[in-house]
Amino acid sequence: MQKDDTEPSTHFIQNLIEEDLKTGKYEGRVHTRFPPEPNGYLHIGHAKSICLNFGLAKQYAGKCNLRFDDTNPSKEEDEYVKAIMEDVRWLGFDWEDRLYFSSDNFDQLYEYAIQLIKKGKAYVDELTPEQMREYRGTLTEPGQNSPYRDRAVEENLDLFERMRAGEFAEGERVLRAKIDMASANLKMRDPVMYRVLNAVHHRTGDKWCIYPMYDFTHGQSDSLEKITHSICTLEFEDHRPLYNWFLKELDIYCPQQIEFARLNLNYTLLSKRKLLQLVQEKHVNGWDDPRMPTLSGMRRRGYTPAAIRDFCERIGVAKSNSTIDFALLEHCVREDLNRTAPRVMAVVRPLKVVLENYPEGQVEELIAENNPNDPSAGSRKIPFSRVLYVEQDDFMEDPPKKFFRLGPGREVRLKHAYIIKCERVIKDENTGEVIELRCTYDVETKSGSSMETRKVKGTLHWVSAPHAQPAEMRLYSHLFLNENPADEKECLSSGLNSDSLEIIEKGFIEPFLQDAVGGDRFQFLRLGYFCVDNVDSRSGSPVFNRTVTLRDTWAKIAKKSG
RNA sequence: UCGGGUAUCGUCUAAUGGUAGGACGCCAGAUUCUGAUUCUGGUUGUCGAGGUUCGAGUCCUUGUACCCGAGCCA
Repeated sequence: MQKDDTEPSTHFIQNLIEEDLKTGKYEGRVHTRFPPEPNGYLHIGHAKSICLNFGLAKQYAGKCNLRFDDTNPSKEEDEYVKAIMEDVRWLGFDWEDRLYFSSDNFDQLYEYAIQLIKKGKAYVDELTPEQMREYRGTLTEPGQNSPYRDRAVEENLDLFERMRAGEFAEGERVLRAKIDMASANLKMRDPVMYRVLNAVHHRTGDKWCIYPMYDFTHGQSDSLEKITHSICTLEFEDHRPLYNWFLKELDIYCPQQIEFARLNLNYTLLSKRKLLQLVQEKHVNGWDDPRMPTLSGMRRRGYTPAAIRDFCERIGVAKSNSTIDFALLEHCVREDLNRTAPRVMAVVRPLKVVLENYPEGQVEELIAENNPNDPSAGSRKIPFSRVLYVEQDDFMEDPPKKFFRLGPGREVRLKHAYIIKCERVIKDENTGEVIELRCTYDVETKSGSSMETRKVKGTLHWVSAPHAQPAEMRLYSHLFLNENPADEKECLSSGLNSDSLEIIEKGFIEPFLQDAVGGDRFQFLRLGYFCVDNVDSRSGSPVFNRTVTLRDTWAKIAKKSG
């Protein structure tokens, strides 16, 4: 149905919130939270959740907390906490003074557990993990009660206190909720609330040797923070009745949980576990490898926060599982970078060109606009001389008709400079490889001059050989060959694209670029968008990461005609 | 097989009983000193079968497919 106005449509969570606002369900409050576990780096899938939670808060004049769900000391590290905070900020969001840790609630959670024991709603079990699995039943068969299920309250209290005191080894005792071993929802079959873990916690140190389970923590943490809309992914749908059970038995504030489908992206792995594996097995160079879908990797690759936010906006929010086309992400960066990135010239695979009729030793300074779509971006000077480099791909010895570039006897314009004509081709005597083009230039065709009369079909980028600076360039493409790498039965590495990183050790850049610093973004004319690497660049010798290529119609044509 | 979810262009996503719309992709054309950008136009869809209704993507019945769930992970 087309609306008369161009009012953007709302997704189901916005609809729910607006309904709540209308009925005054939470006194008009909207309070969300982004609750990562600090056991890995944030990726583009988390960006969806961050944009959703912080975005909703902003849209409805509410608040959004950052909370670390750190209930498993054996997997969590401070390094991740720092990285996550940096990534959320980089994405453009601010939790102000609302930084929380579930571990800050450990004392309160312990009290909650005691309350449930006293109500006869929790008990200490001593079934082994294997036994517990057997007692749990299956998807189609009910479970059986543990023989320890009906201990007296006093005994449970005593045992739980002794768990806390460190009297039991890991696995010997757990605290379980007493709910219903026959429930069709397995999450309700007396779930574990506390387990013994002799691990040092990144925040509480060795204060505890028992730790609450996520399921006994998350809902209460939301409750304590007075979250109104607790947004999470689909797989937690089955947990909702359990959270509500805890909250009800504890008689505390109850937020509303809403589940949405997590992001899937083709050619991309979005599982922290598998990303960790890529890092550990050294298939990539760390969490911030520019091929990684992590926010730190994408940042290093040259993606902008605005592009990622725009992407998250465009993919929508729904409950059906779906896979977004990577092309949409690329569209979003290109759109942002097209607006903002200065145009410069660089050659990736140099082919020497000598202009035979250009005076030896002469150098001209040409004026080049920095962004044709944005006059306010200004212009710069680029040197032009008798010897140049152009792109190897821009020459063909026996070109098809539609090839608008250089070939024997053909003419092209050099961007911001002159029209040149290819007169002779020089080849390596042994290999037959084309190593140099001898050309002539037409002095009357200088860009911007009034003499400019002729037009040619093709325009090439170039650099002046004596002025060019060598620079390392890294050309990235998909890490995986398979559209859905998660399907890969074999180990991760079997689906890896061996060409996902091509290192150009010696490309050439125009002089202007040698002072570029880490994080600077440019459009290399006709090649793509590049970002100066933050890690490996040194003063005066920047390393360039290719963020994304330009759309390439010629590549399509060339591919089609074989 | 039990419980919980989900099905709309190639891919996402709108339409809350009243003309199935948008975005990306793709195709064609215009402009272009980037085969970029920009601009025009085009392409294609309601999971199946019944039913209710003047009218169904939407309601009812029924079937099918897919996802999640048996960690002392989150």
